[in-house]
Amino acid sequence: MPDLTPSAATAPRARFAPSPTGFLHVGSARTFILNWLYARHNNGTVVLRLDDTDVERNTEVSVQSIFEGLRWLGLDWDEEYKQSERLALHRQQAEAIFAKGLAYRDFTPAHAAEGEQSSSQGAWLFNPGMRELSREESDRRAAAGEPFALRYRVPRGEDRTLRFADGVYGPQSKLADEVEDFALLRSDGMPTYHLASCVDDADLRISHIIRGQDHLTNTFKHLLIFEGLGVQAPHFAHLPLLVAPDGAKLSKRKHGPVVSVTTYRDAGFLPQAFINFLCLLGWSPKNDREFLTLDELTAAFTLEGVNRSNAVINFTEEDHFDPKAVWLNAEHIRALPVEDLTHAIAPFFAEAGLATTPEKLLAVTPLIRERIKLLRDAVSAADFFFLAELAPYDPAELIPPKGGDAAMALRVLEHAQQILATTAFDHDSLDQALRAAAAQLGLKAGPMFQPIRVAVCGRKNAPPLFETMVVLGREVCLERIKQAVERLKSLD
RNA sequence: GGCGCUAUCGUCUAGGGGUUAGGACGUGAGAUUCUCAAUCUUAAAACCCGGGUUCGAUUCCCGGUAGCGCUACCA
Repeated sequence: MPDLTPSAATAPRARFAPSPTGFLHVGSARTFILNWLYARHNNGTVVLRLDDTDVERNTEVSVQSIFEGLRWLGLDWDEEYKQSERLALHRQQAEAIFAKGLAYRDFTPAHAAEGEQSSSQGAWLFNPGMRELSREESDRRAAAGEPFALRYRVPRGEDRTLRFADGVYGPQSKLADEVEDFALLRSDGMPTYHLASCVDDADLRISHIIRGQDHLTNTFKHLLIFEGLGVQAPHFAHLPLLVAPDGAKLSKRKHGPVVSVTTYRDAGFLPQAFINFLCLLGWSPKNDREFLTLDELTAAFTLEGVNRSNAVINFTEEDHFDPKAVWLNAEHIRALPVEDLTHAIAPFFAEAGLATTPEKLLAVTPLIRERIKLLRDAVSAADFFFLAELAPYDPAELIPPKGGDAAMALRVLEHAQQILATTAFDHDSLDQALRAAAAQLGLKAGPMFQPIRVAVCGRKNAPPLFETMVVLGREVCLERIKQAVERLKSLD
Protein backbone atom coordinates (compact mmCIF):
# COMPACT_ATOMS: atom_id res chain seq x y z
CA MET A 1 0.00 0.00 0.00
CA PRO A 2 1.44 3.37 -0.92
CA ASP A 3 2.14 5.66 1.95
CA LEU A 4 0.10 8.75 1.38
CA THR A 5 1.27 10.91 4.18
CA PRO A 6 4.24 12.98 3.03
CA SER A 7 5.57 12.97 6.52
CA ALA A 8 3.90 12.55 9.83
CA ALA A 9 4.61 16.14 10.74
CA THR A 10 3.14 17.77 7.64
CA ALA A 11 -0.58 18.26 7.45
CA PRO A 12 -1.98 17.65 3.96
CA ARG A 13 -3.02 20.44 1.66
CA ALA A 14 -5.89 19.39 -0.58
CA ARG A 15 -7.55 21.46 -3.25
CA PHE A 16 -10.79 21.67 -5.13
CA ALA A 17 -10.34 23.22 -8.56
CA PRO A 18 -13.61 23.66 -10.43
CA SER A 19 -13.69 25.32 -13.79
CA PRO A 20 -16.51 27.83 -13.99
CA THR A 21 -18.23 26.65 -17.13
CA GLY A 22 -21.68 26.10 -15.65
CA PHE A 23 -23.43 25.42 -12.38
CA LEU A 24 -21.83 23.27 -9.68
CA HIS A 25 -22.50 19.74 -10.75
CA VAL A 26 -22.98 16.78 -8.47
CA GLY A 27 -19.76 15.10 -9.56
CA SER A 28 -17.78 18.23 -8.76
CA ALA A 29 -19.60 18.58 -5.50
CA ARG A 30 -18.60 15.07 -4.52
CA THR A 31 -14.98 15.75 -5.43
CA PHE A 32 -15.09 18.82 -3.23
CA ILE A 33 -16.72 16.93 -0.38
CA LEU A 34 -14.18 14.12 -0.45
CA ASN A 35 -11.29 16.57 -0.61
CA TRP A 36 -12.78 18.40 2.33
CA LEU A 37 -13.27 15.19 4.27
CA TYR A 38 -9.73 14.09 3.54
CA ALA A 39 -8.27 17.40 4.63
CA ARG A 40 -10.38 17.71 7.75
CA HIS A 41 -9.84 14.11 8.75
CA ASN A 42 -6.10 14.76 8.64
CA ASN A 43 -6.19 18.27 10.11
CA GLY A 44 -5.15 19.63 6.76
CA THR A 45 -5.94 22.62 4.61
CA VAL A 46 -8.63 23.03 1.98
CA VAL A 47 -7.72 25.23 -0.96
CA LEU A 48 -10.36 26.44 -3.38
CA ARG A 49 -8.99 27.35 -6.75
CA LEU A 50 -11.02 28.48 -9.71
CA ASP A 51 -9.48 26.94 -12.80
CA ASP A 52 -10.61 29.64 -15.16
CA THR A 53 -7.99 29.61 -17.88
CA ASP A 54 -10.51 28.89 -20.60
CA VAL A 55 -11.62 32.44 -21.31
CA GLU A 56 -13.95 31.26 -24.06
CA ARG A 57 -16.12 29.21 -21.77
CA ASN A 58 -15.79 30.83 -18.36
CA THR A 59 -18.52 33.14 -17.19
CA GLU A 60 -19.14 35.23 -14.12
CA VAL A 61 -22.62 33.74 -13.61
CA SER A 62 -21.00 30.38 -13.52
CA VAL A 63 -18.55 31.52 -10.85
CA GLN A 64 -21.49 32.80 -8.85
CA SER A 65 -23.51 29.62 -9.17
CA ILE A 66 -20.54 27.53 -8.10
CA PHE A 67 -20.15 29.63 -4.98
CA GLU A 68 -23.87 29.38 -4.44
CA GLY A 69 -23.63 25.62 -4.52
CA LEU A 70 -20.61 25.51 -2.26
CA ARG A 71 -22.19 27.84 0.25
CA TRP A 72 -25.27 25.67 0.39
CA LEU A 73 -23.16 22.62 1.17
CA GLY A 74 -21.85 24.51 4.14
CA LEU A 75 -18.30 23.19 3.93
CA ASP A 76 -15.63 25.80 4.41
CA TRP A 77 -12.26 26.32 2.78
CA ASP A 78 -9.13 27.97 4.04
CA GLU A 79 -7.58 29.60 1.01
CA GLU A 80 -8.99 30.83 -2.26
CA TYR A 81 -7.31 31.52 -5.61
CA LYS A 82 -8.15 32.29 -9.18
CA GLN A 83 -5.95 30.92 -11.89
CA SER A 84 -6.65 33.83 -14.16
CA GLU A 85 -4.85 36.05 -11.65
CA ARG A 86 -1.77 33.88 -11.76
CA LEU A 87 -1.04 33.89 -15.47
CA ALA A 88 2.32 35.59 -15.09
CA LEU A 89 3.51 32.71 -12.92
CA HIS A 90 2.28 30.16 -15.43
CA ARG A 91 4.07 31.83 -18.32
CA GLN A 92 7.22 32.28 -16.33
CA GLN A 93 7.27 28.60 -15.43
CA ALA A 94 6.53 27.59 -19.02
CA GLU A 95 9.46 29.73 -20.04
CA ALA A 96 11.63 27.97 -17.45
CA ILE A 97 10.66 24.58 -18.82
CA PHE A 98 11.42 25.79 -22.33
CA ALA A 99 14.76 27.16 -21.19
CA LYS A 100 15.66 23.73 -19.87
CA GLY A 101 15.02 22.32 -23.31
CA LEU A 102 12.07 20.32 -22.06
CA ALA A 103 9.59 22.04 -24.34
CA TYR A 104 9.55 23.27 -27.92
CA ARG A 105 7.64 25.75 -30.00
CA ASP A 106 5.05 24.36 -32.35
CA PHE A 107 4.27 26.76 -35.17
CA THR A 108 1.59 24.56 -36.67
CA PRO A 109 -1.61 26.58 -36.95
CA ALA A 110 -4.17 25.68 -34.27
CA HIS A 111 -6.45 22.74 -35.11
CA ALA A 112 -4.41 21.92 -38.22
CA ALA A 113 -3.81 18.35 -37.09
CA GLU A 114 -7.43 17.53 -36.36
CA GLY A 115 -8.65 14.23 -37.70
CA GLU A 116 -5.21 12.92 -38.53
CA GLN A 117 -4.39 11.30 -35.26
CA SER A 118 -6.11 8.03 -36.06
CA SER A 119 -3.96 7.39 -39.12
CA SER A 120 -0.49 5.98 -38.70
CA GLN A 121 0.37 5.10 -35.13
CA GLY A 122 2.85 7.47 -33.65
CA ALA A 123 2.09 10.43 -35.81
CA TRP A 124 -0.45 11.74 -33.33
CA LEU A 125 2.19 11.99 -30.64
CA PHE A 126 3.55 15.29 -31.89
CA ASN A 127 3.71 17.48 -34.90
CA PRO A 128 6.48 16.11 -37.06
CA GLY A 129 9.12 18.65 -37.82
CA MET A 130 8.43 21.00 -34.97
CA ARG A 131 10.05 18.93 -32.28
CA GLU A 132 13.27 18.81 -34.21
CA LEU A 133 13.31 22.48 -35.15
CA SER A 134 16.67 23.97 -34.30
CA ARG A 135 16.76 26.50 -31.53
CA GLU A 136 18.00 29.15 -33.96
CA GLU A 137 15.20 28.49 -36.41
CA SER A 138 12.67 28.44 -33.61
CA ASP A 139 13.94 31.72 -32.13
CA ARG A 140 13.98 33.34 -35.53
CA ARG A 141 10.37 32.44 -36.32
CA ALA A 142 9.23 33.47 -32.85
CA ALA A 143 11.04 36.76 -33.16
CA ALA A 144 9.37 37.30 -36.51
CA GLY A 145 6.08 37.20 -34.66
CA GLU A 146 4.88 33.85 -35.89
CA PRO A 147 2.41 32.41 -33.37
CA PHE A 148 3.23 29.12 -31.69
CA ALA A 149 2.05 26.76 -29.02
CA LEU A 150 4.55 25.50 -26.51
CA ARG A 151 4.67 21.72 -26.25
CA TYR A 152 6.29 19.46 -23.73
CA ARG A 153 9.14 17.45 -25.21
CA VAL A 154 8.04 14.04 -23.93
CA PRO A 155 10.98 11.61 -23.74
CA ARG A 156 11.03 9.39 -26.83
CA GLY A 157 12.77 6.14 -27.51
CA GLU A 158 14.28 6.04 -24.05
CA ASP A 159 12.05 3.20 -22.98
CA ARG A 160 11.09 5.32 -20.05
CA THR A 161 8.21 4.30 -17.84
CA LEU A 162 6.27 6.93 -15.92
CA ARG A 163 5.04 5.75 -12.54
CA PHE A 164 3.04 6.90 -9.59
CA ALA A 165 1.17 5.30 -6.74
CA ASP A 166 -2.47 6.26 -6.84
CA GLY A 167 -4.15 6.54 -3.48
CA VAL A 168 -7.17 4.70 -4.82
CA TYR A 169 -6.09 2.78 -7.91
CA GLY A 170 -2.72 1.65 -6.66
CA PRO A 171 0.50 1.55 -8.70
CA GLN A 172 0.12 3.09 -12.15
CA SER A 173 2.56 3.08 -14.98
CA LYS A 174 2.69 4.08 -18.61
CA LEU A 175 5.38 4.23 -21.27
CA ALA A 176 6.48 7.79 -21.96
CA ASP A 177 6.43 6.78 -25.61
CA GLU A 178 2.66 6.50 -25.31
CA VAL A 179 2.26 10.07 -24.11
CA GLU A 180 1.77 12.76 -26.72
CA ASP A 181 3.65 16.05 -26.77
CA PHE A 182 0.90 17.94 -25.00
CA ALA A 183 0.61 21.70 -25.04
CA LEU A 184 1.73 23.91 -22.19
CA LEU A 185 0.93 27.26 -23.73
CA ARG A 186 -1.58 28.04 -26.42
CA SER A 187 -0.69 30.17 -29.35
CA ASP A 188 -2.40 33.13 -27.71
CA GLY A 189 -0.03 32.78 -24.79
CA MET A 190 -2.61 31.41 -22.39
CA PRO A 191 -1.58 28.41 -20.30
CA THR A 192 -3.37 25.14 -20.85
CA TYR A 193 -5.14 23.39 -18.03
CA HIS A 194 -2.24 20.97 -17.55
CA LEU A 195 0.36 23.68 -17.15
CA ALA A 196 -1.68 26.05 -15.02
CA SER A 197 -2.90 23.26 -12.81
CA CYS A 198 0.54 21.82 -12.11
CA VAL A 199 2.25 25.17 -11.69
CA ASP A 200 -0.37 26.21 -9.19
CA ASP A 201 -0.36 22.88 -7.39
CA ALA A 202 3.38 23.23 -7.01
CA ASP A 203 3.28 26.86 -6.03
CA LEU A 204 0.44 26.37 -3.55
CA ARG A 205 2.29 23.37 -2.12
CA ILE A 206 -0.65 21.07 -2.69
CA SER A 207 0.27 17.73 -1.16
CA HIS A 208 -2.70 15.65 -2.28
CA ILE A 209 -4.54 15.86 -5.52
CA ILE A 210 -7.87 14.12 -5.18
CA ARG A 211 -9.88 14.38 -8.34
CA GLY A 212 -12.05 12.50 -10.81
CA GLN A 213 -10.81 9.38 -12.51
CA ASP A 214 -11.11 11.13 -15.84
CA HIS A 215 -7.72 12.62 -14.92
CA LEU A 216 -6.04 9.31 -14.23
CA THR A 217 -4.23 9.15 -17.56
CA ASN A 218 -3.55 12.89 -17.54
CA THR A 219 -1.51 12.30 -14.44
CA PHE A 220 1.39 10.98 -16.50
CA LYS A 221 1.59 14.33 -18.25
CA HIS A 222 1.42 16.07 -14.93
CA LEU A 223 4.27 13.96 -13.63
CA LEU A 224 6.34 15.25 -16.52
CA ILE A 225 5.39 18.84 -15.79
CA PHE A 226 6.29 18.55 -12.13
CA GLU A 227 9.58 17.08 -13.24
CA GLY A 228 10.10 19.96 -15.63
CA LEU A 229 9.32 22.33 -12.80
CA GLY A 230 11.94 20.64 -10.71
CA VAL A 231 9.59 19.81 -7.87
CA GLN A 232 8.44 16.58 -6.35
CA ALA A 233 5.01 15.55 -7.55
CA PRO A 234 2.22 15.52 -4.98
CA HIS A 235 0.29 12.41 -4.04
CA PHE A 236 -2.54 11.53 -6.35
CA ALA A 237 -5.83 9.83 -5.62
CA HIS A 238 -8.46 9.41 -8.29
CA LEU A 239 -12.12 9.00 -7.60
CA PRO A 240 -14.49 6.76 -9.54
CA LEU A 241 -16.87 8.75 -11.70
CA LEU A 242 -20.53 9.37 -11.06
CA VAL A 243 -22.56 8.24 -14.04
CA ALA A 244 -26.15 8.28 -15.26
CA PRO A 245 -28.30 5.11 -15.23
CA ASP A 246 -27.34 4.45 -18.84
CA GLY A 247 -23.69 4.43 -17.82
CA ALA A 248 -22.90 7.68 -19.57
CA LYS A 249 -21.08 10.30 -17.65
CA LEU A 250 -23.28 12.95 -16.13
CA SER A 251 -23.51 15.89 -18.40
CA LYS A 252 -25.22 19.18 -18.03
CA ARG A 253 -26.25 19.11 -21.62
CA LYS A 254 -27.67 15.60 -21.70
CA HIS A 255 -29.11 15.24 -18.22
CA GLY A 256 -30.05 18.81 -17.48
CA PRO A 257 -30.84 20.19 -14.04
CA VAL A 258 -30.69 16.80 -12.32
CA VAL A 259 -26.92 17.14 -12.25
CA SER A 260 -26.93 20.55 -10.60
CA VAL A 261 -26.65 20.77 -6.83
CA THR A 262 -29.06 23.68 -6.76
CA THR A 263 -31.76 21.34 -8.02
CA TYR A 264 -31.32 19.26 -4.88
CA ARG A 265 -31.35 22.35 -2.74
CA ASP A 266 -34.50 23.71 -4.35
CA ALA A 267 -36.31 20.40 -3.98
CA GLY A 268 -35.65 20.47 -0.28
CA PHE A 269 -32.66 18.30 0.35
CA LEU A 270 -30.81 18.99 3.55
CA PRO A 271 -27.16 19.66 2.72
CA GLN A 272 -26.00 17.09 5.23
CA ALA A 273 -28.23 14.46 3.59
CA PHE A 274 -26.96 15.37 0.15
CA ILE A 275 -23.38 15.11 1.39
CA ASN A 276 -24.14 11.80 3.07
CA PHE A 277 -25.61 10.43 -0.15
CA LEU A 278 -22.75 11.58 -2.35
CA CYS A 279 -20.18 10.08 0.00
CA LEU A 280 -21.83 6.69 -0.28
CA LEU A 281 -21.30 6.75 -4.02
CA GLY A 282 -17.87 5.24 -4.50
CA TRP A 283 -16.92 5.20 -0.86
CA SER A 284 -17.92 3.04 2.03
CA PRO A 285 -17.16 3.09 5.74
CA LYS A 286 -17.22 -0.70 5.41
CA ASN A 287 -19.28 -1.28 8.49
CA ASP A 288 -22.74 -1.30 6.92
CA ARG A 289 -23.50 2.16 8.21
CA GLU A 290 -25.34 4.41 5.82
CA PHE A 291 -26.72 7.26 7.86
CA LEU A 292 -23.74 9.38 8.84
CA THR A 293 -23.47 12.91 10.12
CA LEU A 294 -20.76 15.22 8.82
CA ASP A 295 -18.68 14.58 11.92
CA GLU A 296 -19.06 10.86 11.51
CA LEU A 297 -18.11 11.09 7.85
CA THR A 298 -15.07 13.15 8.72
CA ALA A 299 -13.99 10.65 11.32
CA ALA A 300 -14.58 7.66 9.05
CA PHE A 301 -13.20 8.96 5.79
CA THR A 302 -10.07 7.39 4.36
CA LEU A 303 -8.90 6.93 0.79
CA GLU A 304 -8.69 3.19 1.44
CA GLY A 305 -12.46 3.17 1.65
CA VAL A 306 -12.83 4.57 -1.85
CA ASN A 307 -13.59 1.97 -4.48
CA ARG A 308 -12.64 1.87 -8.11
CA SER A 309 -15.71 1.41 -10.23
CA ASN A 310 -18.06 4.11 -11.42
CA ALA A 311 -21.23 4.65 -9.44
CA VAL A 312 -24.65 5.17 -10.97
CA ILE A 313 -26.90 7.90 -9.69
CA ASN A 314 -30.23 6.25 -10.08
CA PHE A 315 -32.50 8.93 -11.43
CA THR A 316 -35.18 8.71 -14.11
CA GLU A 317 -37.24 11.09 -16.19
CA GLU A 318 -40.07 10.94 -13.66
CA ASP A 319 -38.03 10.74 -10.48
CA HIS A 320 -35.22 13.19 -10.62
CA PHE A 321 -33.66 11.94 -7.45
CA ASP A 322 -32.05 8.67 -6.51
CA PRO A 323 -34.46 6.89 -4.12
CA LYS A 324 -31.63 6.35 -1.71
CA ALA A 325 -30.87 10.05 -1.63
CA VAL A 326 -34.52 10.70 -0.88
CA TRP A 327 -34.56 8.09 1.87
CA LEU A 328 -31.41 9.49 3.43
CA ASN A 329 -32.94 12.94 3.30
CA ALA A 330 -35.99 11.68 5.16
CA GLU A 331 -33.70 10.13 7.74
CA HIS A 332 -31.83 13.38 8.23
CA ILE A 333 -35.09 15.27 8.45
CA ARG A 334 -36.21 12.99 11.25
CA ALA A 335 -32.88 13.41 13.00
CA LEU A 336 -33.15 17.19 12.96
CA PRO A 337 -34.27 19.05 16.11
CA VAL A 338 -37.77 20.46 15.61
CA GLU A 339 -36.56 24.06 15.72
CA ASP A 340 -34.03 23.41 12.99
CA LEU A 341 -36.54 21.62 10.82
CA THR A 342 -39.00 24.46 11.27
CA HIS A 343 -36.34 26.86 10.15
CA ALA A 344 -35.55 24.67 7.15
CA ILE A 345 -39.10 24.33 5.88
CA ALA A 346 -40.18 27.93 6.46
CA PRO A 347 -38.83 29.23 3.12
CA PHE A 348 -40.86 26.65 1.23
CA PHE A 349 -44.07 27.94 2.75
CA ALA A 350 -43.09 31.48 1.94
CA GLU A 351 -42.36 30.47 -1.62
CA ALA A 352 -45.78 28.81 -1.85
CA GLY A 353 -47.37 32.04 -0.70
CA LEU A 354 -48.60 30.64 2.58
CA ALA A 355 -48.55 32.97 5.55
CA THR A 356 -47.05 31.22 8.54
CA THR A 357 -46.05 32.30 11.98
CA PRO A 358 -42.99 30.86 13.66
CA GLU A 359 -45.04 29.61 16.60
CA LYS A 360 -47.60 27.83 14.49
CA LEU A 361 -45.00 26.35 12.20
CA LEU A 362 -43.16 25.07 15.24
CA ALA A 363 -46.36 23.38 16.39
CA VAL A 364 -46.99 21.89 12.95
CA THR A 365 -43.48 20.59 12.36
CA PRO A 366 -43.63 17.56 14.67
CA LEU A 367 -46.87 16.53 12.98
CA ILE A 368 -45.35 16.33 9.52
CA ARG A 369 -41.77 15.43 10.36
CA GLU A 370 -42.29 11.75 9.68
CA ARG A 371 -44.45 12.36 6.67
CA ILE A 372 -42.08 14.24 4.42
CA LYS A 373 -39.08 13.10 2.46
CA LEU A 374 -38.12 16.42 0.91
CA LEU A 375 -38.49 19.76 2.63
CA ARG A 376 -40.81 20.97 -0.10
CA ASP A 377 -43.20 18.14 0.78
CA ALA A 378 -43.93 20.08 3.96
CA VAL A 379 -46.08 22.47 1.99
CA SER A 380 -48.41 19.87 0.58
CA ALA A 381 -48.43 18.00 3.88
CA ALA A 382 -49.34 21.01 5.99
CA ASP A 383 -50.90 23.67 3.79
CA PHE A 384 -54.34 23.22 5.37
CA PHE A 385 -53.00 24.53 8.66
CA PHE A 386 -52.37 27.89 7.09
CA LEU A 387 -55.22 28.23 4.62
CA ALA A 388 -58.02 30.60 5.57
CA GLU A 389 -60.34 28.67 3.33
CA LEU A 390 -60.00 24.97 2.53
CA ALA A 391 -59.70 24.13 -1.13
CA PRO A 392 -62.86 22.46 -2.43
CA TYR A 393 -62.88 18.71 -1.94
CA ASP A 394 -65.21 15.92 -2.94
CA PRO A 395 -67.94 15.72 -0.24
CA ALA A 396 -68.10 11.97 -0.87
CA GLU A 397 -64.78 11.73 0.97
CA LEU A 398 -66.63 12.70 4.14
CA ILE A 399 -68.51 9.44 4.05
CA PRO A 400 -66.94 6.77 6.25
CA PRO A 401 -65.37 3.86 4.39
CA LYS A 402 -66.72 0.30 4.46
CA GLY A 403 -70.42 0.73 4.07
CA GLY A 404 -70.91 4.17 5.50
CA ASP A 405 -73.40 6.58 4.08
CA ALA A 406 -74.09 10.29 4.06
CA ALA A 407 -76.48 10.02 6.97
CA MET A 408 -73.81 8.38 9.05
CA ALA A 409 -71.30 11.04 8.14
CA LEU A 410 -73.78 13.66 9.12
CA ARG A 411 -74.40 12.04 12.49
CA VAL A 412 -70.67 11.86 13.12
CA LEU A 413 -70.10 15.47 12.23
CA GLU A 414 -73.00 16.72 14.29
CA HIS A 415 -71.77 14.80 17.31
CA ALA A 416 -68.32 16.19 16.69
CA GLN A 417 -69.68 19.70 16.61
CA GLN A 418 -71.20 19.28 20.04
CA ILE A 419 -68.09 17.72 21.47
CA LEU A 420 -65.66 20.20 20.01
CA ALA A 421 -67.75 23.07 21.24
CA THR A 422 -67.67 21.89 24.80
CA THR A 423 -64.68 19.64 25.44
CA ALA A 424 -61.33 20.95 26.65
CA PHE A 425 -59.27 21.42 23.53
CA ASP A 426 -56.31 19.19 24.23
CA HIS A 427 -55.23 15.86 22.84
CA ASP A 428 -56.38 13.60 25.65
CA SER A 429 -59.74 15.23 26.20
CA LEU A 430 -60.58 15.14 22.53
CA ASP A 431 -59.39 11.57 22.27
CA GLN A 432 -61.60 10.44 25.13
CA ALA A 433 -64.65 12.38 24.11
CA LEU A 434 -64.57 11.39 20.46
CA ARG A 435 -63.97 7.74 21.22
CA ALA A 436 -66.85 7.80 23.63
CA ALA A 437 -69.01 9.32 20.92
CA ALA A 438 -67.94 6.62 18.53
CA ALA A 439 -68.98 3.96 20.98
CA GLN A 440 -72.27 5.69 21.47
CA LEU A 441 -72.87 5.74 17.73
CA GLY A 442 -71.77 2.14 17.47
CA LEU A 443 -68.83 3.05 15.28
CA LYS A 444 -65.22 2.04 15.26
CA ALA A 445 -62.52 4.65 15.42
CA GLY A 446 -61.83 4.62 11.68
CA PRO A 447 -65.33 5.39 10.45
CA MET A 448 -65.75 7.88 13.25
CA PHE A 449 -62.59 9.85 12.55
CA GLN A 450 -62.54 9.96 8.81
CA PRO A 451 -65.44 12.38 8.34
CA ILE A 452 -63.94 14.66 10.93
CA ARG A 453 -60.48 14.45 9.42
CA VAL A 454 -61.73 15.26 5.95
CA ALA A 455 -63.86 18.08 7.28
CA VAL A 456 -61.00 19.60 9.18
CA CYS A 457 -58.09 18.91 6.79
CA GLY A 458 -59.89 18.76 3.48
CA ARG A 459 -58.48 15.36 2.62
CA LYS A 460 -58.28 11.78 3.76
CA ASN A 461 -54.57 11.55 4.43
CA ALA A 462 -53.29 13.82 7.12
CA PRO A 463 -51.42 13.87 10.41
CA PRO A 464 -53.06 12.34 13.49
CA LEU A 465 -56.45 13.89 14.16
CA PHE A 466 -56.24 15.14 17.73
CA GLU A 467 -52.86 16.80 17.47
CA THR A 468 -54.00 18.36 14.24
CA MET A 469 -57.19 19.75 15.73
CA VAL A 470 -55.33 21.14 18.71
CA VAL A 471 -53.00 23.08 16.43
CA LEU A 472 -55.90 24.25 14.27
CA GLY A 473 -57.86 25.43 17.27
CA ARG A 474 -61.48 25.14 18.24
CA GLU A 475 -62.82 27.95 16.06
CA VAL A 476 -61.29 26.73 12.85
CA CYS A 477 -62.30 23.14 13.47
CA LEU A 478 -65.90 24.04 14.19
CA GLU A 479 -66.09 26.32 11.20
CA ARG A 480 -64.69 23.68 8.86
CA ILE A 481 -67.02 21.03 10.21
CA LYS A 482 -69.92 23.37 9.73
CA GLN A 483 -68.93 23.82 6.11
CA ALA A 484 -68.58 20.07 5.74
CA VAL A 485 -72.08 19.55 7.04
CA GLU A 486 -73.37 21.98 4.47
CA ARG A 487 -71.52 20.26 1.69
CA LEU A 488 -72.89 16.95 2.83
CA LYS A 489 -76.42 18.27 2.84
CA SER A 490 -76.02 19.68 -0.62
CA LEU A 491 -75.03 16.23 -1.82
CA ASP A 492 -78.60 15.06 -2.22
C1' G B 1 -7.79 2.73 -33.75
C1' G B 2 -4.03 3.34 -29.47
C1' C B 3 -3.38 3.62 -24.22
C1' G B 4 -5.48 3.27 -19.38
C1' C B 5 -9.25 1.98 -15.67
C1' U B 6 -13.32 -1.11 -14.08
C1' A B 7 -16.67 -5.57 -13.53
C1' U B 8 -21.00 -8.83 -6.54
C1' C B 9 -28.84 -8.42 -6.23
C1' G B 10 -32.56 -3.26 -10.42
C1' U B 11 -29.26 0.62 -7.68
C1' C B 12 -25.39 1.84 -3.74
C1' U B 13 -22.17 -1.50 -1.45
C1' A B 14 -19.60 -5.43 2.33
C1' G B 15 -16.80 -9.64 1.84
C1' G B 16 -13.12 -12.81 0.48
C1' G B 17 -9.43 -19.46 -1.66
C1' G B 18 -13.99 -23.54 1.67
C1' U B 19 -19.67 -18.28 3.77
C1' U B 20 -26.83 -20.22 4.04
C1' A B 21 -22.25 -14.39 -0.40
C1' G B 22 -23.83 -9.73 4.42
C1' G B 23 -26.15 -4.69 4.68
C1' A B 24 -28.98 -0.56 2.57
C1' C B 25 -32.46 1.71 -0.97
C1' G B 26 -36.34 0.28 -3.99
C1' U B 27 -40.17 -3.72 -4.80
C1' G B 28 -43.85 -7.73 -2.82
C1' A B 29 -46.33 -9.76 1.61
C1' G B 30 -47.66 -9.29 6.72
C1' A B 31 -47.98 -6.85 11.73
C1' U B 32 -49.23 -2.26 14.21
C1' U B 33 -52.48 1.99 13.70
C1' C B 34 -57.93 7.05 13.65
C1' U B 35 -56.13 7.86 7.64
C1' C B 36 -51.27 8.68 5.68
C1' A B 37 -46.64 8.12 7.31
C1' A B 38 -43.11 6.16 10.68
C1' U B 39 -41.87 1.49 12.94
C1' C B 40 -41.32 -3.97 13.10
C1' U B 41 -41.30 -8.89 10.63
C1' U B 42 -40.75 -11.26 6.12
C1' A B 43 -40.03 -12.59 0.70
C1' A B 44 -37.93 -12.29 -4.15
C1' A B 45 -33.26 -10.50 -6.03
C1' A B 46 -26.17 -10.75 -7.45
C1' C B 47 -20.44 -12.86 -7.77
C1' C B 48 -19.90 -10.96 -16.78
C1' C B 49 -17.81 -15.26 -19.87
C1' G B 50 -13.71 -18.76 -20.86
C1' G B 51 -9.24 -20.82 -19.46
C1' G B 52 -5.58 -21.69 -15.87
C1' U B 53 -3.34 -22.11 -10.41
C1' U B 54 -5.44 -25.11 -6.49
C1' C B 55 -7.97 -30.60 -3.05
C1' G B 56 -11.25 -26.35 -3.76
C1' A B 57 -12.46 -20.46 -7.06
C1' U B 58 -17.09 -15.47 -6.83
C1' U B 59 -12.17 -14.25 -4.55
C1' C B 60 -5.48 -15.15 -7.32
C1' C B 61 -3.39 -15.16 -12.74
C1' C B 62 -4.25 -14.85 -18.09
C1' G B 63 -7.56 -14.06 -22.14
C1' G B 64 -12.26 -12.50 -23.93
C1' U B 65 -16.44 -9.39 -23.57
C1' A B 66 -18.74 -5.11 -21.94
C1' G B 67 -18.71 -0.26 -19.78
C1' C B 68 -16.07 4.07 -18.81
C1' G B 69 -11.92 7.48 -19.34
C1' C B 70 -7.84 9.80 -22.00
C1' U B 71 -6.14 10.29 -26.85
C1' A B 72 -7.72 19.30 -27.91
C1' C B 73 -3.66 25.20 -28.49
C1' C B 74 -11.42 22.05 -23.08
C1' A B 75 -10.99 21.30 -18.15
